[in-house]
Amino acid sequence: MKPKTVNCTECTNLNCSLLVNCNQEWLKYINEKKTVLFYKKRQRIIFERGPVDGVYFLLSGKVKVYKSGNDDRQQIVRLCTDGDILGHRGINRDFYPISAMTLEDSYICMLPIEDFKFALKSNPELTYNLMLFVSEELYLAEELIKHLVQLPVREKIADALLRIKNTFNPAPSDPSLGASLTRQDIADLAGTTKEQVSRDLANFKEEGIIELDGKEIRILDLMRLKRIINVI
Amino acid sequence: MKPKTVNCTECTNLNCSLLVNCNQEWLKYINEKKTVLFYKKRQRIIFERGPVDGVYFLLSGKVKVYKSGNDDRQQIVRLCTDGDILGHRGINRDFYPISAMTLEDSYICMLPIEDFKFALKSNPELTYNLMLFVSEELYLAEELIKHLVQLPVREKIADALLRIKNTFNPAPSDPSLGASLTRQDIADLAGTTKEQVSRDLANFKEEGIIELDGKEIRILDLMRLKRIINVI
DNA sequence: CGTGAAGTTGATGCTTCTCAAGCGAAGTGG
DNA sequence: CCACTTCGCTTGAGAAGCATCAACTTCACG
Repeated sequence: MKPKTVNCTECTNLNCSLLVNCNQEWLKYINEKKTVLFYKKRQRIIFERGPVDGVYFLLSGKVKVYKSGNDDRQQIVRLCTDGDILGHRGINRDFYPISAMTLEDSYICMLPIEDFKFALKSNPELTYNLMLFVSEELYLAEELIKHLVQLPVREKIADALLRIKNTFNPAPSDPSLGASLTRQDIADLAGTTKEQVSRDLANFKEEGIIELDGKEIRILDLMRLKRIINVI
Repeated sequence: MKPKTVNCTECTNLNCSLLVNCNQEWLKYINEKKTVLFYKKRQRIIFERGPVDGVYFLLSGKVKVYKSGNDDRQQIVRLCTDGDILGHRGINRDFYPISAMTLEDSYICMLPIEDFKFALKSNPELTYNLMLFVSEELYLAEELIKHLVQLPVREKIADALLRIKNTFNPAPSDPSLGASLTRQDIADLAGTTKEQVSRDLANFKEEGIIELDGKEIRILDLMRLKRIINVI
């Protein structure tokens, strides 16, 4: 809950999407314009159809980015962790096309959209890298489309687990997912229902692929999990 | 089948993604580097997992961009028409993540990837606009995700029809879709099977929403079609 | 310790896929 | 020019996968 101040020029977040492409002069500029905000667990950061105010950089924490559909179903389109950029989809839009919510207590740097645009205009290198980043996001989105449409539920849930693991705790040797999501969150990632998630997790456990320990899901056999979704 | 030469500086394709952002000097450069290619109907332009050779600009014609999944199912992620850019996803990749195929005879300008990268590096305005364009594609991809996961098949097919119409013949007063796709193509857009497409098109016809005339689908009641998918 | 949220499990039924058969149009070769 | 093949489309019947609903249990937290 404590407020925090961070100086961009000394920020330890080495994979911050902005820092990588900025020299000291630009970091100073960013530093003056940005604000560090605290969000507690499960707090909304970005509101779909809300006015675009800024671009957010995740200093520390975990965030889900999702779209709301009919009958309060949500589709999670991205998971974010330290250093990730959020809300850049709002550029050139009046309203955000997505929502974002923290999965745990997080510190987030907010840069007003106009300052971000100015930085892009004056810093071609930054623009180029943002373009590459968005291209990569597009690639991932299209992979997701393929999976969500073509895979059976069991495989989509396996895929969801792997995406969680990959984002929050990529180390293959550590069985922990790195974050605790609700069954509904996993369902919203996989495009199914919380009941199906419950059932298939029980199956995975039965097969010795995962371990269920209270809220914690641990991956015991990563290879087997990957083999389940063996897409082409 | 006849070869064609076009001078970029005199190209009439006003919505060409490149022309819009280039001055005469750059157009001359592009013109020297590009090649105009002819592709007949249903010919592959880009091969998924094939090496990235260039960026393509659709001079005239119609193209589907798709991903291949298991058991030869395809998911169409985009439809392209005159002036659209293709293969830009290959930037910074060794292999194309998607395939592209013409839906009818097409003339396509090909620019080697290195020349395109050079143009981007030297022309920040172009990069900025490409970034915006890819952002828009990302937005559409995420909308698609939501639709494909949450909508029933009938609505996904209605959505597919609207996307076809919107790309190839946006004029609301003209009932023609502007392109003739196979039932399988429509299924690959909607994320379902050709049999379901057949059934639901028959229903739409029954309800007086569309008209089936041989291979041609005509939209009689655009409003009603739109109301079917009334997503939030 | 009580209350509400999250998770589990079972029964049921619907949506949608799959398989199969029949049809018509279009293209091919004798 | 006509038989023949092929391909795309349609329609039906059957099966299966998955969502929904409901009841119950467990967990988290004040």
